[in-house]
Order: sequence, then structure tokens, then C-alpha cells
Amino acid sequence: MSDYLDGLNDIQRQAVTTIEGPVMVIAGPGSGKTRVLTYRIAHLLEKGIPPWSILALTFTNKAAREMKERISTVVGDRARSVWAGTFHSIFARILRYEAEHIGYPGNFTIYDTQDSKSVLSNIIRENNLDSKVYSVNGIRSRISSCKYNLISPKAYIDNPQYLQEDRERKQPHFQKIYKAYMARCRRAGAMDFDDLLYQMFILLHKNPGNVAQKYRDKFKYLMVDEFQDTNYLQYQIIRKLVNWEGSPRNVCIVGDDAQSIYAFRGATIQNILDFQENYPNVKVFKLEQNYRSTSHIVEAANDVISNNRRQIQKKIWTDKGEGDQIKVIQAVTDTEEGKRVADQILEQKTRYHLQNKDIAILYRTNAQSRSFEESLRQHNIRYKVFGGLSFYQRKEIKDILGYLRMIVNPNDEEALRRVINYPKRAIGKTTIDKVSRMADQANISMWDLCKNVHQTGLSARPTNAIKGFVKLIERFQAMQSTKDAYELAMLAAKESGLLKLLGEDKTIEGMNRMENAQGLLDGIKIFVDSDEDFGEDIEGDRSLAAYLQSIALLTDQDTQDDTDDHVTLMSVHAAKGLEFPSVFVVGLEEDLFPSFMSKNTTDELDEERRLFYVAITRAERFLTISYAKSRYRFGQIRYNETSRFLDEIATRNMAMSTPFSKSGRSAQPYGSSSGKGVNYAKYAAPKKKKKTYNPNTPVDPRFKAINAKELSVGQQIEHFRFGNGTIKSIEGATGNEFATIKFDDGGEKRIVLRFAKFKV
DNA sequence: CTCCTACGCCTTTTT
DNA sequence: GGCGTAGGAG
Repeated sequence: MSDYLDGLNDIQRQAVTTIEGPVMVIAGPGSGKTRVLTYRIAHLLEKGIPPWSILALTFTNKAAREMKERISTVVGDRARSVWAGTFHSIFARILRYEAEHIGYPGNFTIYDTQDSKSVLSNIIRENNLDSKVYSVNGIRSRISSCKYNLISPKAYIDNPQYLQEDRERKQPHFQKIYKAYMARCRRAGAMDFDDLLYQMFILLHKNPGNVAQKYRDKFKYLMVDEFQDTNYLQYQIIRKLVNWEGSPRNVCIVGDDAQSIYAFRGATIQNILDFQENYPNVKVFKLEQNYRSTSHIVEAANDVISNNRRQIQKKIWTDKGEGDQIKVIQAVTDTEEGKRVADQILEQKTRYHLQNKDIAILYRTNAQSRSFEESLRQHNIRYKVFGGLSFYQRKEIKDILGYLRMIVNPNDEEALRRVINYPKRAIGKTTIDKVSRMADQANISMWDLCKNVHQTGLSARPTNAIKGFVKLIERFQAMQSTKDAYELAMLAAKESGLLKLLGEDKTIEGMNRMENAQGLLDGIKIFVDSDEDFGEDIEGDRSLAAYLQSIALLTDQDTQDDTDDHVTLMSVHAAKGLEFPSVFVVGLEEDLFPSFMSKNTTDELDEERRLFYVAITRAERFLTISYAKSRYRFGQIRYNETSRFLDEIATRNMAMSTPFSKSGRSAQPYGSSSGKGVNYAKYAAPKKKKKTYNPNTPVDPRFKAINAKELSVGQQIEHFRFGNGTIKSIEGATGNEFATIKFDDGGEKRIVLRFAKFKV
């Protein structure tokens, strides 16, 4: 059973078998990092270490899940009891258990980014602060970095230097907002993503009931994946668990400074340097052999990253042979870029017998996916877009979840604000604002205030409306003990009127929303019926609270099924840790990659370069890089120079698909290079007038639904709302056909024929 | 209170 | 190009 060690090279084996004391593994791309991590855990288990005393922290659920799966193929079922999960989910689990120690309810809500922003904008508005001076995004990231640096609102206010800086920045009230934000979250029984880390630290630091020792005794072996992406706060938590009198300090960190791409959310390479200082007896293993890519790719990666300043010395090498050169595609427009990438994909598929799932398109920003989606669709290539809005962030989903959150934790203010007047109950903005202010003054939650609405002096109409709402929620709550999560969710969705409202919208988008809502309910049913671990194994608990917990930290990528064969489209960030036989890195233009947001300092630029390094090292056999000389951005055509990163790859590793000169970077075919300060308004697309539609207008009876069989492509029709148009296509299952219609005003719409009102 | 329109904003990456 | 919000009318 110890033959699993045979599949490792010398250094890997040492990293796996050195289990006592601090260990640092510097793992280049494709060097078998996950292997080392999983075999190390397997090895611990083989040595008789109980699985529940092993804590493995990762950054994504996916990484954690994969790790567990791979451990179980080596050691079987024991793997299930290993504590492997993301920082956020593991800490959430502990915090729920220890909630009383930090003055939170055990069923606390986790606020996502939307929720946090909404809390902040409410605070800013209610305090009559200028939302331009106090931008929600700016404030949020400042609060975030306060938490990362363990600066409490109190510590902030007590520090004259911070206050001075705020005055200079013209944001003297920041400290007030920070304090109010924390207070509101607490009153709502809610934690944001950062709180899960922050409160975990507080718990260990203040150590009520000696709780810290409990977890120190429990977790005898600690492993941290992607250590280069940890921030100060995360590292301090690790230290709390590992650095104590008499601790064996069994901590193993795995990472690669060259792949650090999360500085924007507080990650710092300083942690790696500090680690070596804090643990002088640390054993360091460098994994430098790349088992993933051919040498043109590895050489290019080495060349690119050598342009960065500070880094841990290492030389990544491969024995996979030269392989193909890196192909460069130059396009005139973003549309053409999409088309040529799709062409290239088709060619690779036929020539090298690649499947769709062997191929990935990686971009710097999610917004770039569009042109590729379009061209892939036209080429009939299956694809899947990862990232962007996750399922659980969609409005219709959050609306239903809002009701569910209210049932579990009615103090959850964001949930309350979301659903108190949706569907409409005649509780308007002014009323909600009043409720919020009064709750603030009384220092109670909005829910508690609503329960006592008769004492507030609000006028009769809103008072009664609020009473009705309170009754509705209380009725759901009362059924918590008798109904399971699915029954409860179904009931809430129906009786709140949400489902009915969704069902009334017969547009394609509306039907989609309805489908999503059904999908959510189905998901809850599956959750209830299943005995499987869901994300964060909350063993056996199938309650609504357990369901909400299980989905709070899920992202889009955790809900995908990878069964069908599709090309992968995702951001470079999302691609970290993945590999594909063929990778397209697209949009290699100045101001896009590197991003215009990150060109101010060398540090930022270095991070962009590491990001590019991550991108190209995802490729096993084929790497294609593309760029477009012009592209639509922010609604305008912009002309861009070729990315500087392209110049950092030696020509011997590249093959040009189009005539391309290294000096071509400065070519200015359109008379301008960077676009800075140039007015491109004349290139801007004409503004489309949005047609609006009043549902109360009676419809001319001549306009009616027409059976799909009587229609054909190319036919002219007149829609009662959108006017004249031409049918471009008819698709969909019998009875549910929809037509794509190009209207004469230039717009294109997909319309479900069953509900369409038009005439031929 | 609700609906509608116009405008102004912003636009990186994610747990 | 898309979104959320502010401001106006019913």
C-alpha cells in the first residue's frame, strides 16, 4: 500500500514524507503540486494519523473537492473525514459552532458582495453623505483592507494618522461608515466574506473558554495550498493555530511566488518571506520539473517571468520535447479575433483529434467572452462560459433565497430589504428608509422594529402593509419544525406570490428566470433527499439553515457538471490550477492585458505579468496567443497596441500566423495608438432607442399567437409591440418554439411563439 | 407609492 | 455597452 510513493520523483517524495515540523514546497506550474499535497495527506493517514486531525486549506471548493477525491483513491473512505476546504468554508463551519463565543447567532447569514455593497450604500445615503465622494466600491475595499490588516473600527478611530489620511482624502467620515457597517452586519446576524476570516482570528485571539487550544489540539497537521495567495490576516490565523508553546509546528505550505495573482484582495508574497523567518528550521523543497508542457511553452514562461523583479530563484524545466511553437494570431477587430480563434479550434480538432474539452480560451476580463461565444456558436462548437454572474447571484434566485434567509434569520437586513416589497406590498422606499433609521436609533434590527410597527407612529397604510409582511414570514417560520427545506421553500415561493409573478412574464428572459427558480427549488429537493456531503459537509443536517449554509460559499464553478464535451471559456484567474492540451490566451493588448487599471506601479505590472505567466503555463501541447488591433470597449471602438508581454517571448518559441514584426507594436494604422485623450465619439455606435411597453394597453385582436408550423424563416411579420420585422430563425421543441426576429428598427428579439402577439 | 425616463456611472481579477 | 439611481408625473 506504500507503492503510491513510487510514482513520485525524488524531491516530491521528500516533500511527501517529511511530515514533522514546518515544510515549504515551492511548486512551479505543472510540477505535481496537487500530487504532493494529496499524497502527503495519504501518507499521513497511512502513518496512522487520524483524518480529522488533518486540516488542509485551499482557495477554491473545487481544489478541496479534487484533493479529497484524489486522497480517497489512495486511502479510501477515510479521506472523507479529513478537514479539507476553503479558508472561508472551514472557518464558517467553526464559527457556526463557536458562534456564541463571539456574540453571533449560530445561523448567521453570509453576506455576499452584493449584500455588502447594498449595506454600504444604505449607510451612505442615510447619513446624507455624497455618494460620489464615498463610492461604495472604494469604501468596501478600504473596509476590506482594514480587516485584512486587523484594524478594528475602534483601532481605526483611535489612530490619528488614519483620521488625518481620511481628511486629506476628503473622506473624513470613513471611520463612521466602517463602524456603522460592522454594527449593522452584527445586528443583522451577518458576516461578509472578510468577516469569516476576521472573526476567526478574533475567536482564536481572544480565546474565550480556551477555544484556541481546542483547535490547536484538534488540528495536528496543517496544510495550506496556494500559500502565495494568502493575505496577512490568513497568515495570522495560521500562526495562531501553529505557533504556540509546545507546538510541534507541523505546518506545510505549498505555493509558487510566480503565480501570485491576488494582491488586489490583499494577498502578499511577504507571507512566504515571513514564513521562512518565523520558522527558521523550515525545510524547503523546490519542484522545478514541469510535467505539463512542452519546452517552447516552458521557455516562453521562463522568459516572461524573468522580467519580474523579486522572486524566489528557480528554473522550471521539462523533458517533454520541443513540441509546437506558440502561435500568434493578429486580428483587426475583436469580432475577427473571435472568428479566427474559432477557425483555429476547428483546425486543431480535425488535425490533432482534439475534443472540445481539451481546449480553453482564457481572457483577462469576463466581458471578453462575448465575441468568442458568438463565433463558437456560428462554428457549431460547444462551449461553456465560467465565471460572471453565478447562479446564486441572479436576481430571481436571490429573491427566493431572500425569503428563505428571512425564515432562518429574520434579522438578516439585506434579505428583508430585498423581499419586504417584492412582490409589491405597498411598502415603498420612504417607508423602508424610515424603518431603517428608526431601527438604527433604537439599535434593534429592522425585523424587530417591523414586529413592533404599531408603536412607530407610521401612518396606517404602511403599518398594515408591514404587519401583513411580518405575519407572512412568521407563518413560514412556524412551519420550520414540521416541514423540510424543500417543502418550506416551495411554500415560501408560492405564498409570497413570487412564483406567480415569475410565471406571468412570458418573454424568453422571463421564462428563463422561471426555469432558474424551478432549478433552485429542484436543487433544494436534491439537497433534502441526498445523504451526500454538500460542499461543506454539514453531516446529516438537511434543514433549511443547513441548505443556506451549503450554498453561501459556492461559486459558479462549483455547480458545473463536466460531463459534456465543451470548450472552456474563463478568466485567467479562474483557470489557475487547471490545465488543457490546447490553450488560447486572447486579448494580448496594452490596457487590456496588462489592464489599464494595473499600469500605475511596477508592483501592479508585475502581478499582471504573473497572471500572464499563469495563463500560458495552463497549456500542455498547444498555446495560441491572439490580439485585436481594435475592439469595442465601454461602448466605443478603441485601438490598442500589442501587449508588451508578447515582446517578452523569444521569437524562437513563436510562430506567426500573420505577417508580424516585433516593431509592429508601434504601427498605427488608424492614426492613433493608445487612444488616450482622443475623442472616439464619432466611432461610437448610434444609440438604440429602447422601446417600452405598457402591459395595460389593450392589444389589437388582430395580433395573436401563430402556430410555428405556419411560419417560415424570412417571413415578414408585424409585432404589436415591436413593429415590423423579419423572421430569422425558428428553434425550440414543439409547442415551445421561439423565433428570432430582426425588427426594422435594428433590434433583434427572441420571442416565444406560444405567447407572441403578431400578424403575418 | 409606482411607473417611467433620462442620465450618469462604471467597467479587472474572486472567496 | 449595461446597470443602478435620481427625478419627474400619475
